[in-house]
Amino acid sequence: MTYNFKKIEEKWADKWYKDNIYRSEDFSQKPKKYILAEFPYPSGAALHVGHMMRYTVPDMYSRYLRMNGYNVLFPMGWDAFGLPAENYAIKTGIHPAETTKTAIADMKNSLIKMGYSFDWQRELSTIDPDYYKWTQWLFLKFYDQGLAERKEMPIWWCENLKTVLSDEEVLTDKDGNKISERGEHPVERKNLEQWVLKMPEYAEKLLEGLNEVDFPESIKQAQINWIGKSEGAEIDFKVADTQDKLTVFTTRLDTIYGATFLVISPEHPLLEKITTSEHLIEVNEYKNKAKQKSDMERTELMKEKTGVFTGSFAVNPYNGMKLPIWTGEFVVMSYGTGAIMGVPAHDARDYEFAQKYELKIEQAIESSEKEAVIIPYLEEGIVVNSEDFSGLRSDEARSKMLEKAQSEDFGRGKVNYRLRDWIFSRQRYWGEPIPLIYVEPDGHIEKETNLPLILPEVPDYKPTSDSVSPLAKNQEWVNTTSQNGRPAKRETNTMPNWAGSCWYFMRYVDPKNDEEFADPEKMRYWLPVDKYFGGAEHTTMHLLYSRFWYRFFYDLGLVPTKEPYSWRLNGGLLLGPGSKKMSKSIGNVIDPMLVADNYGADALRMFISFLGPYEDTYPWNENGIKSTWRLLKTIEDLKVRVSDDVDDKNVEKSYHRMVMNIGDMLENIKMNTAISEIMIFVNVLKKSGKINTEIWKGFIKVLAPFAPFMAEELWQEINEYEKWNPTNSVHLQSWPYYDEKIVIDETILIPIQINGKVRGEVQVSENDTEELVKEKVQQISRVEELLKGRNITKFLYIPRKIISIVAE
RNA sequence: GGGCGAGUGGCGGAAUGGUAUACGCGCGACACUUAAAAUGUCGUGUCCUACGGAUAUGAGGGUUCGACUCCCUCCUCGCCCACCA
Repeated sequence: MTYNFKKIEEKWADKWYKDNIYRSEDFSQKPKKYILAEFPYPSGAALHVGHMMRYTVPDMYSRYLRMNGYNVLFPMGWDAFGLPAENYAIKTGIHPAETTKTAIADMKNSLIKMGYSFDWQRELSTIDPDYYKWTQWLFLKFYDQGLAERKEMPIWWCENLKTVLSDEEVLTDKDGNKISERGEHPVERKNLEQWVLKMPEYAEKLLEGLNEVDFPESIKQAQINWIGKSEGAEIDFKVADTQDKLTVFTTRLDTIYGATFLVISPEHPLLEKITTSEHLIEVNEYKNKAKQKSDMERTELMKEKTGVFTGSFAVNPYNGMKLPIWTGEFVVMSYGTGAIMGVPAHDARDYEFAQKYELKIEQAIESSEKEAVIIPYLEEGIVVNSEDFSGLRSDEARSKMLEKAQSEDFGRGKVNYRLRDWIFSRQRYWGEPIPLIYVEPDGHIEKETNLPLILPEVPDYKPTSDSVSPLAKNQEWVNTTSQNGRPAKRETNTMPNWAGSCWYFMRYVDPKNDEEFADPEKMRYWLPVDKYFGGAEHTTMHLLYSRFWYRFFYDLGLVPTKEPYSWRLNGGLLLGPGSKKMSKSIGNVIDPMLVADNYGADALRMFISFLGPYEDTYPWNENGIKSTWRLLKTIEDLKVRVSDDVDDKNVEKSYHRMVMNIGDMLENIKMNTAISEIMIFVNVLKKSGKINTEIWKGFIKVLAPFAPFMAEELWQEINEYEKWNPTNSVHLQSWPYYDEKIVIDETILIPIQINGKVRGEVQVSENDTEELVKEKVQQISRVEELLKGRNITKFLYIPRKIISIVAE
């Protein structure tokens, strides 16, 4: 018999879609579960087989929950603004509105073909004006609260993409080069005025929020590191013989008596002022050289530290010591105050610098163990050579020293974050227009009140080199009037491609609402997201950005909870043949639709989830899919053996065990072992004769989340339904029961260990006493033989597990 | 340099204190076939004197009747961050 998956898969995909059998119901009496998988961005590239793994596992889980009586929200949509789509449009010369439309239709088709149980009534697209109306509206909330601002600052510019990028969108490649996350193009620093969202103001709340969510430790740590909280103090050093002061940030205030020099960044605003005339040439030369170097060169690993003396001195406010002020490019303006105190005795980098330029090294900390220390000594310990502070532990010294700084007004406690303002404007066409206008003549900013502010259809949407948005060319659109009828110009930058995805999970709750971004009651019912599946690459981007938005909305009373996602799992990658990342240039991209054509969507679904845990990375292997294809064919062949009057205790027991185990594994998102349980049960069926109808029906229901098409076909057949009726779909049936009593044997074979080695087995019953078991064990001839002439010092019987004998 | 994670057959992996290697791939033998494919059956960590035994989860040590699992030291790999003061 051949397994004609094509016919059945097309038939059922069509029927399920038309009747939208997976719809979720607002305010249902059933308990809710919100299962979310990151939505794709429809550019020119079709979904590849890696996407399918990321959707298949959540789909199986959603199906399982639905069969267990939950009201499941499992939605899908399109993250359609942004660079990939726009670049594809530029490449093909077709307008992005057109290319995304085609791509969406294409992707949707693929997802339906794969049998994913999305509630398509809630489909949304970030480029739909009814959607981005609210993206703009929510942005204006940030503006109202002073969290969206125009700022001039050094930021990342990508010449290839012709736009600025946020810190999160810039990655470091293997050679230490800074590259764009999209397209991996080189990026450079530029001083530009841009819209930013002041995310650092939420640093503390974003950290706290991690305590109440169930994320893997690796994700929490990655976000914690990215936020980069560091507690310390800012100390003002007077520049000797002037009114100027230099402020340094330090986390080791306890070492300040060991400071022997100061280093400021070459970009420091005071550098020019404090440089003395005899050092001016040297400093300027150094400064210019630093300027020309790319960021990569400046931050190259293990690079030797360089610097030049400015000729000025700073006064240590604690002991009045005069410290030479240097400038050095290893001090960056973008962190702390752009100035550091050099404590060579207790900092490895300062030590290296002091060695090189023969600066003084003075010890201020000694080991609390009273042992000799090797300089540089980086640990905390006991403060020495520090006047009144000597003898204190490092932590005590820090608080006492800080008290002094505060009371004498030369310093203050300070918490620094690595997290930067989120650069929120892009010089690109394909994004949400920022709904703000500059009113003439003074250019003051007003909000656009008439939302959505539609992205105009322009013929020339190509990016320009002069860091101006292509929208600026469209004078008709740019020129507008203020609320008072005064002439005004629109902001022409657009939002970054992350904007739409910051709140899409809120919109799924109420996707058609045109009064509000979502009904608060519906949000209270559905939110937070119970399980969020996505990609590791979004840990410090989308996942952090959307937590930030949501937390801000919580503070405004717009959303019901502090955190948007209660649980998160990052999916791994599916590598192409040859264990390389699938890419068009290598030519190892596996097209899932082609695979589905050859083996069926069911076989593909089962294979990619059988590979191993969701979060791991695997190479594609063509032979693997043949195995799940074979499995499905075997299952289909078994149906002729189904009969009403069969009673096979062995099969029954395997069946109950399978139902129990698979339920357990699905709850723990372990699809790979769940599928192996199916294989084990099918192997049992293969070896037995006729199959009891009720067991067969139960098995089909268990199969349903994994191979939804075949399960539906078999279900309709065994129940002899002549006409399709959605309520009869196997996917709307309830998960089968299992009887634990049948699973657990009354008598079981348990191993016997002698001195830690397994030497035999014994049949014991549930109610056997330890005495009886001991007797039984000693009657086994092999055991008897091994124990002959030896003294049993210990006899251990762990019911259901093992017997352990220790003999001398 | 810091953080997180991982190291188990030829390969993907299973087992979170109780018979290590489930399940699958691959490989081998046999059956069916003119033959091949497909399918089926059996076998498949390594070593040995082989119906038995020894040995094995990156290396070494510890805790335990018993350790892939817990603890300590080290090695290797992956991911994230990084002249961050």
